[in-house]
Amino acid sequence: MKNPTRAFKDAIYEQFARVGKAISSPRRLELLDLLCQGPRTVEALANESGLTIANTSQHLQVLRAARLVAADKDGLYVIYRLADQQVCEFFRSMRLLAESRLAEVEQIKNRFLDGREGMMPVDRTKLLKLVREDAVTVLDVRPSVEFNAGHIAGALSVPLKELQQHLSDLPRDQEIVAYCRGPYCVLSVMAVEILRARGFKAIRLEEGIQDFRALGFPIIGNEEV
Amino acid sequence: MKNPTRAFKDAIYEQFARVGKAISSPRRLELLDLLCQGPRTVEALANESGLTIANTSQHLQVLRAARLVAADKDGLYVIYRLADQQVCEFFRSMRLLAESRLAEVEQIKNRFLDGREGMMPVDRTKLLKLVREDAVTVLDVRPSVEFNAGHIAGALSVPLKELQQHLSDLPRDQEIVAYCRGPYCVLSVMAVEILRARGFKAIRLEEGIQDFRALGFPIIGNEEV
DNA sequence: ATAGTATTCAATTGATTAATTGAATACTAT
DNA sequence: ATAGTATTCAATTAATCAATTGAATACTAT
Repeated sequence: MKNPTRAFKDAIYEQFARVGKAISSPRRLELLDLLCQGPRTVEALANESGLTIANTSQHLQVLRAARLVAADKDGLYVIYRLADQQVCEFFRSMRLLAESRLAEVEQIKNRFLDGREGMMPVDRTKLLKLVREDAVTVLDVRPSVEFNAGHIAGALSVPLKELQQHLSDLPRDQEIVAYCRGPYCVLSVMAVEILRARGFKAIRLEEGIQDFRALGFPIIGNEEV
Repeated sequence: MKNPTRAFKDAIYEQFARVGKAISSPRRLELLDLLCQGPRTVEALANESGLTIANTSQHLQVLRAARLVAADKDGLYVIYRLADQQVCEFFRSMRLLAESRLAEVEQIKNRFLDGREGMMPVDRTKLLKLVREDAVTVLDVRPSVEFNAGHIAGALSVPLKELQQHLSDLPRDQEIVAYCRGPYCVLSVMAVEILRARGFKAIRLEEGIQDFRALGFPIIGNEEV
């Protein structure tokens, strides 16, 4: 017969484990990461993550059961969003912990990205300072739906897919800093490669919108998750 | 044939999921919570958590594989500790998220603790101020090994098991504030009940040592996890 | 060398989880 | 009312996970 204190603790940790179980799947982590950039339909999430629509829906049900995401109906479409900004912050703290504790993270990054011109070393502190001071042109190369959800104040939206068409809009006499979803998104790597090939002075910042938010940058957008 | 970007993302989220899998078990969460209070042997962890020694060891192997805990040999004994202070912070952010997102947490707390005299409502902000100003007697009622690992500067160590023997040491003219491992530990609930039954002016603070650390209280001890 | 103690390992069993597939449901346009 | 589209549900299968049990390993005291 379990004593009441033991029963209490078992019940409490069972609840905490609901959060752990929700993020124990790489698939659900990717869905959360995408939702950190802004709300999305099931179909859009399936496309971005490479999952089937049914599988995506099932993982979203798990995240919803753990109360990490919420859903709204918009006609035929269901729009999923993070339940709270705190979920983004938690995701970010999990990522930072994984980065600092698991050497494999850096190894994988190096294996897939090392040597790419968009990845050359930058003076991150100086670059962040230049961004804060509006001393550079800041490009957000994510899809515009993510830009609209939230972006650095002053950033221009030039989704990677539209970059070729917008080259003439960009300054050649000022440094261009491109960002996307975060350190493990290659949109800005590719953008910088394209820009540099065309003679622009372009550099990548690996921070994503949630990192900028945590660093105190003013974020503008229609989604206060 | 998976494209390289897809393979990269799959590999990265697989790494992140290692953290999620590690904390998907209520048993491992309790072990982490205990280790947040200070290093412990397998046997001590098994005793506190109600698990068998073999089961405890297996869960510790999982946590070690995720690089969240580290082990040192001390003769016959293996001492487990958290691998980094950041693991504590992550654990705490998971707990705060669960508290804010899962109504069941509050419900369980109420079901097991509601009505107990050690749980009466307190003006938490005022109490924290009084603690900070040394205007109250602060009791740490955890086992002394946990007190030694880290405690609020100025706190007295009176483990619950030894409280009866130390009553004569305690002031009757000053308010006594007792704390233990955190909101889901009942050591301080019981301590306050005993103290009040003996005429002391005692109140419980539900914060644990990691909450105090996050709130900026000076922490003294021999364990800088 | 041996007995005792602490811890880990390995195999087994039962439970849980993830992906797939096809059906069901909900909504819209006609 | 019907067809099309988006999403969810349910059943199935395979993989993973958790607890148990007994054996193995590591260390200490004698």
